[in-house]
Amino acid sequence: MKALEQTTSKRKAPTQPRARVTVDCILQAAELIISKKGYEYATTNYIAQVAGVSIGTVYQYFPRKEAIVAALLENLVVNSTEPVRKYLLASMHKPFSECMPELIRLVLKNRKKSAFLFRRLPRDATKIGEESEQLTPETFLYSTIHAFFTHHRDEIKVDDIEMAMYVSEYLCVGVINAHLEDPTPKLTDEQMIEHLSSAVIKYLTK
Amino acid sequence: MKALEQTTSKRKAPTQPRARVTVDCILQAAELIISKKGYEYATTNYIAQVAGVSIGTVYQYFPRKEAIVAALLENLVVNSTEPVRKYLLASMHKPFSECMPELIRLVLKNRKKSAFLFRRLPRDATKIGEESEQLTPETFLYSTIHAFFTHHRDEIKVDDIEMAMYVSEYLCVGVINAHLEDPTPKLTDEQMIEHLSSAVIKYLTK
Amino acid sequence: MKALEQTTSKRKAPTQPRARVTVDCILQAAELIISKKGYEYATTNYIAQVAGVSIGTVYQYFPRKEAIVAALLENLVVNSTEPVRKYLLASMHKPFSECMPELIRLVLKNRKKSAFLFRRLPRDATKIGEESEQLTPETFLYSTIHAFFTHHRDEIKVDDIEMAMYVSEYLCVGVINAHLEDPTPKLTDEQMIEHLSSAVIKYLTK
Amino acid sequence: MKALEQTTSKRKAPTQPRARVTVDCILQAAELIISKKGYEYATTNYIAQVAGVSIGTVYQYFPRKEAIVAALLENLVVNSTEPVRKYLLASMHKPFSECMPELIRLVLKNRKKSAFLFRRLPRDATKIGEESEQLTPETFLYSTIHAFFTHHRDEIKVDDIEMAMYVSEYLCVGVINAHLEDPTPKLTDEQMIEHLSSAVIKYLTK
DNA sequence: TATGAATGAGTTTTCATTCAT
DNA sequence: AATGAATGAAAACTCATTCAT
Repeated sequence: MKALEQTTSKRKAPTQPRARVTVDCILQAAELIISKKGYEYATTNYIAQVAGVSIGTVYQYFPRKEAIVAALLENLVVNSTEPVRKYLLASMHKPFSECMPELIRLVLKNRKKSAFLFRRLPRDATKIGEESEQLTPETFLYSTIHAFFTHHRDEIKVDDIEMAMYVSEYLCVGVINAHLEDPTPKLTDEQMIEHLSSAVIKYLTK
Repeated sequence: MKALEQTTSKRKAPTQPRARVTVDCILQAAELIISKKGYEYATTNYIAQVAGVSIGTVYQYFPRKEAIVAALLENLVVNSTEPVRKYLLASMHKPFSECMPELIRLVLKNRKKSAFLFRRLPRDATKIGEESEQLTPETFLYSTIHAFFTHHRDEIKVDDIEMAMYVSEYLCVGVINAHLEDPTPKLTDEQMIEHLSSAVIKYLTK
Repeated sequence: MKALEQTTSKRKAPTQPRARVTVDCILQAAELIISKKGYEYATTNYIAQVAGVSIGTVYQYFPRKEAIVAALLENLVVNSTEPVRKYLLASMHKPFSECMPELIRLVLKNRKKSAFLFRRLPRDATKIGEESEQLTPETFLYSTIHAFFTHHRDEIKVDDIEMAMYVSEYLCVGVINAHLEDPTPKLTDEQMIEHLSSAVIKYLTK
Repeated sequence: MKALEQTTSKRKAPTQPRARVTVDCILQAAELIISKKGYEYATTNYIAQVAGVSIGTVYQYFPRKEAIVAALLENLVVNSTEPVRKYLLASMHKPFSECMPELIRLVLKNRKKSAFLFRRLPRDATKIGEESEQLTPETFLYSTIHAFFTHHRDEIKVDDIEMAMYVSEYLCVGVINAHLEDPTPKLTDEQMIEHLSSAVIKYLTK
C-alpha cells in the first residue's frame, strides 16, 4: 500500500506511521463500499465515515476523489500481479508445457481475489484515467506474460512468434475474464485451467 | 411534492408515430453522449438537449434515468447478436472448420460496433441491473453459439463435449473482448481472426 | 354537481349531457384520489387518467387545477349543508330542546360524509381561496344555524342572546369537528349527540 | 446519481454550538415562510435562503423536506402545551369551577400563538405523518386535560364520568379551535372564555 | 494534523399547462 | 370535443470540496 506517491504530486506523503494507518483505513473503506454496494455508493463522505475519519482527513491525503480510486486500482494491479511475476521469474527455465497450468492457475487466483472490486469500478471513467495512467491489470499482466513467452520462443511453432505471443496472452486473459464474468457450473476452475492450458499449448506447438 | 410513483410500469408506451421518433431520438442522443464523452456526462438534461426535446418529454417515456441506459443496453444486445444468429442458422450444415473464421469475423464486427458504447457503460451498476434483467451480450451470444456447437458435435475430439463448447465460447468471446479492450498494433483484425480460428479448431479437433 | 358556472368565467359550461358526464367523472376522480391517497397525489394528469379522459379534456372544463378543487369544495359545502337547511326550515316552530339532538345528528352525518375529503384538502391554500371565495362548510353552517337560533331566541336564558348564539354554534361545530378528527372508542356517535345536546341546552337554558 | 439513502436516522445531530444555531435558523425560517406566505411557498431552497444558509446545510440536518415540518410541528406541540401542563400540575387541588376559566385562557393563549402556523400546515399530509408520529396538539392536550379531570371526578354529576371527560375535552378544544378558525367580532376572547367555562361547568355539574 | 460545518453547482424529477392533430 | 405529445420552470436533493477552528 505504498502506491500513491508517484501518481499525484499534490498529495501529502504519509511519512508518520499514524498517517499510514489512516491512508490504509480510507483505502480499505473505499474498497469495502465499492465491493459490497457498488461504485455509485462510494461518496467521499461515506468513505470517510466508514473509514472512521473526518472528511477533512480524507482530503489531507487524497486531493481528489479519483485519486482514491486510482490508488485502489494501483494497489490492485500490483498486488494481484506480483505473485505471477514471482512465479514466472522462478520458472523461466522450465519447459513451456510444464508450467502453463500453474501459470494460469496463478493468474486466475489473483484475478479472482480482485474480480469483485474490479467489476464494480467504472470501466472507462475519463477522470480516473487521467489519474492513473490507465494502468489496468491487463497492461500489467500482458507485459509479464510477454517476458515469459520471450524466454520460450524456441518451443513455439507458429510462424510469427510475436503475433503468437499476443494471441496467447489474449487467450489466457480473455478466457479467465470470461470465466470470472459469467461462471458456468459446468466448468470448475481446475477443468477450465486444464482445458485452457491444452488449448494454448495446442495453438502454440501444433 | 412528489407523487404517484408509478415505479412498476415502464411509463407511457409511444402509440403515435411521432412518439416513436421521439423515443428514438432520446436513445440516440444517450448513445452518442456516452460513446463520445463518457457515461458520467450523460445527464438527463444533457440527453434531452442533444435529443432536441424537453426534459419533460424524456420522463414521459423513461421513468428513471437508468431506464434509458437499460433500453440502450437491450437494443445493443439484440442488434449486435441478430446478424450472428442469422449466420449461424444459415451455416448449421457447413463443416465446422469452414465457417469458424467467418463466425468470429461476424462476432468481432458486431462487438466492435457497440464496443465503444459498452466500454463506457458502468460495468456493474446496481440500478441498471434492476432495470434490465442483466441481459449482457455474453448471455445472448453464449446461447446461440451453444446451439451451433450442438450441430457439430461429431467433429469435436475433446472428451467432454459440453465442456468443450463452453471453453470454445470463452475462447472466442474472451479473446475478442481482450482484443477490443487492449488493441495491439501488432495484430490486425484479420490476423486475430485467423489465429483465433486456428486455436479453436486445434483445441477442438486435435 | 352544477356548481361550477359562477365561480370561474373562463371555464366552459357543459351544456350537452355528454359533457356533464365528463365533468362528473373528473370531479369524482379528484375526490377519489384526494380521499384515498391525499391531496399531494392529486395531479391533473393522474386525475385525468383515473377519470378516463385525456388531460386535454380536463383543461377543456377546468382552466386551472385549483378550479377542480374549488368545484369539489363548493359541491361539498352545498351538498353537506342542504339537508341541514331543509330540516331547519321544517323545524322552525318546534321547541328548541326537542330538535337539538336531531339537528346535531344531521350535522354530524353530513360532516362525516365529507370529513375524509375535507381533512385532506389544504387548510389554507391561498390559490384555492382566490377561486372559491373561501366558502368553507363552517361559513355555511354558521349562517343556517344562526337563522334557526334567531327563531328560538325566547327560549334562551343567557343575557346576551347574540353572543349565546355564537357560542352555541361553536359548541356544536367545534365538538363535532373534534369528534371527527380524534374519534374516541369511548364515545359512540349517539352518545356524543346526546351529551352535546345536553350541554348546549344546559348552557342556553339554565 | 443518488446514493446512500440513510432513510432511518435523522441525519447528523448538531454537536457544535454553531450547528445548533444553524438548525434553529432553518426552523425559524421555515416557520416564518409558512406563517407569512403559506406552506406552498416553503420550498427547501427558499427556506435555506431565508435562513441565510446554503441548501446543502439544510440537508445536512434534515434528511427530507418533511422532516423540517415535522420538527416544527413537534416543537410547536411541546412548546404550546408545556404551560398548560404546568398550570394543571399546580392546580390539581383547586376546586374545579375556580380554575376552569384560567385553564381555558391558557389553552387559548398557547393555541393562538401557534394558530397561524398550524392553520397553514397541511392538515393530513401523509408524508409528514410518517415523520412525526402524528403528534398533534390535540393528542397532547387531551392527555393532560384527562389527567386533570381524573383529579376532579367527585365534582362531576354526569353519570358516566369517563364519557363526561371526553365531552368536556371536546367542548374546550373544539370551541377554541372554532373560535380561532372563524373569529367573530361579536365575541372577544374573554367573553368566549367566560361563556365556555360556564357551559362546561353547567354540563358537568348540573 | 484533524475536524466537521458549510458550500453551491449541478443532478434528477415533477407536474401544471399548452397546442397541433 | 377530444386527444396525448410536448413543454419547461421549478422543486427536491446530492456530493465533491473548502476552510475556520
